Amino acid sequence: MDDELLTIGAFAARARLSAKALRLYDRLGLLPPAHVDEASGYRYYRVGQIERARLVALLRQLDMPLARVAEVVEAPDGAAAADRLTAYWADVEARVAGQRTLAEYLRGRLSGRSSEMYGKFVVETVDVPEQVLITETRHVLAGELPAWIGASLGRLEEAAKECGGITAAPFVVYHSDVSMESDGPAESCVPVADEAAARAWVEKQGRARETKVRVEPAQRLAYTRITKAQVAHPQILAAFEAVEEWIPEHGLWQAGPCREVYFADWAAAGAEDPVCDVAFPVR
Amino acid sequence: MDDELLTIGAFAARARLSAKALRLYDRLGLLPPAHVDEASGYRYYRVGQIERARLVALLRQLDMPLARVAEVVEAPDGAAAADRLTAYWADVEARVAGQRTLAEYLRGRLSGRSSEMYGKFVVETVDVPEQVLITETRHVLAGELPAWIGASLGRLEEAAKECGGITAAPFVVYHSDVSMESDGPAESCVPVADEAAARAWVEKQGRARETKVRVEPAQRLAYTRITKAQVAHPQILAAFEAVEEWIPEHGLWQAGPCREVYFADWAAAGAEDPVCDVAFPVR
DNA sequence: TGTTGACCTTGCCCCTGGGGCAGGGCGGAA
DNA sequence: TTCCGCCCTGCCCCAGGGGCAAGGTCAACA
Repeated sequence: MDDELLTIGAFAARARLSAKALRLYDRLGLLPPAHVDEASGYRYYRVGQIERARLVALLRQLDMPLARVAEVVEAPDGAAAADRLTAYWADVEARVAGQRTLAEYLRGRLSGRSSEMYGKFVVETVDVPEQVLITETRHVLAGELPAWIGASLGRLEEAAKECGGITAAPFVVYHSDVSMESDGPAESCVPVADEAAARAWVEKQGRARETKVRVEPAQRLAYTRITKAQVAHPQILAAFEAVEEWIPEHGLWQAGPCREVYFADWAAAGAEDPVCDVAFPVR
Repeated sequence: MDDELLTIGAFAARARLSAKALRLYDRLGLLPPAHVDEASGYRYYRVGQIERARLVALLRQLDMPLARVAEVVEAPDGAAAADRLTAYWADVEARVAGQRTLAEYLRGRLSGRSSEMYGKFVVETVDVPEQVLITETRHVLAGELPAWIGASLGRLEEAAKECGGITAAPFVVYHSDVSMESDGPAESCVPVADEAAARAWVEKQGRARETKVRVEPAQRLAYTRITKAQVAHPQILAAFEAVEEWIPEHGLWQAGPCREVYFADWAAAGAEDPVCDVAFPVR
């Protein structure tokens, strides 16, 4: 029964796929026909292959890329397949959750609340002296940012104890000139007192974590102070934009990539407590 | 200040877009440069264009197609733009909601609950005599199906009063050989007593709703009975699959497109009451 | 006044997941 | 046998760019 052979058209109808798609899946090794006639090139599928084909079709309905579909259908057992599906779907939900908050933010902005929102940000400047920094740099997606910032600053603050102690507020620099989008490299920085000790510490670490010592020259920052509740995608975009608009209006221009300065104890702060300055170097 | 011109690279950095993307948007008329040097072809953008460019970048972060991005940024005012964004995002949420339930269903199936689930369906056959049907056909997306079925069967049942009355349970036929995916045409059918009256009624309707009269020949159906709770994407897929598997195991083959027969009063039924037969014509 | 290096231009091929069509080969039924 | 319906491969197309090559521009520095 199961070795009854179907032509590609019959199989496509049974599997709810197009013949074109089946040829593609054959070429990719995802769903090879049970038999291919050498003379005519005709593909013949076994009835028993329908189940796998339907699974592929359903996974494609989730917009799962064929490479990940292959991972699912090639899984050694159902549990592993379910795990891979779960992992994929978690990725999707994470992406959509970020997009959802962005969409809500944009909807509010487009509806005309923009001027109102910008009015809420008070921008000031501050002169920052030269600093010795220990830093970690990584490409990190928007969704992983909060977790990475916490972990990375935690590591660096721990290390700072061996480098003469922390001399100013830790901060994170976004080098790709973006606040949240893309995975443009982010650099977490902790100012320390002892440059020589810092270099020794970094040497000891090796290059496993893209750890570096860097001397940031003295500079002026334009910044606005935000609360813990505002330190999140996408509300924080409004803060970045407020500062970026403020800069040219006051005869200055951006002299470097934007940063978030965490001057407060994150764990101890309430949602409405100021914890962070959104800042741009200016001249 | 606002008529300061930026080269494409400077503008790209300020707008958080790639130069390549900016050239594409220029070609599409979505974001034309303020000035193009005729001799060199160099694009120059005004500082004031940054805002629009950033909006485009943020909308693209939502995976909004450029055509819809254009609709948003070309909107006559912020409210209209917000409406279009809201409409787009509602589309996304609807699609994701469907995919989410499908993913949950698949996860359960892959985890090994499949045999358990199939075991729950009792498949039987029934011989159905020739029927005169009044029908409506439409391409309808999975998400709109429940609403359309309700509305369409309601209209047809009303019309059936003028056609000699309803002679058997109304049903919906899925012609594209799918249960839920794609928008393959669905046909809602109500069996009526009086063919001549039915034809007269259809004639009166015109062709506004793809309304037809059709005579379904006598046939045998293989079906399984499901509860109101099971009549939903994607649980119902399991029922379809159970019947499809049963058919060849009993020496039969599918002789037509699948259908859902609604034999109970939908409004009066509880979640665990049987309301629907999932059926395939067989021979 | 060069020269250099950074930046810009167009054009082409690449990706995914197919759709659609052309031109030609097969297969089963009348 | 002939016809019609499948089937084959191969090519071009879509979005939304990335990446690279070959060559033109621009500004600063010697």
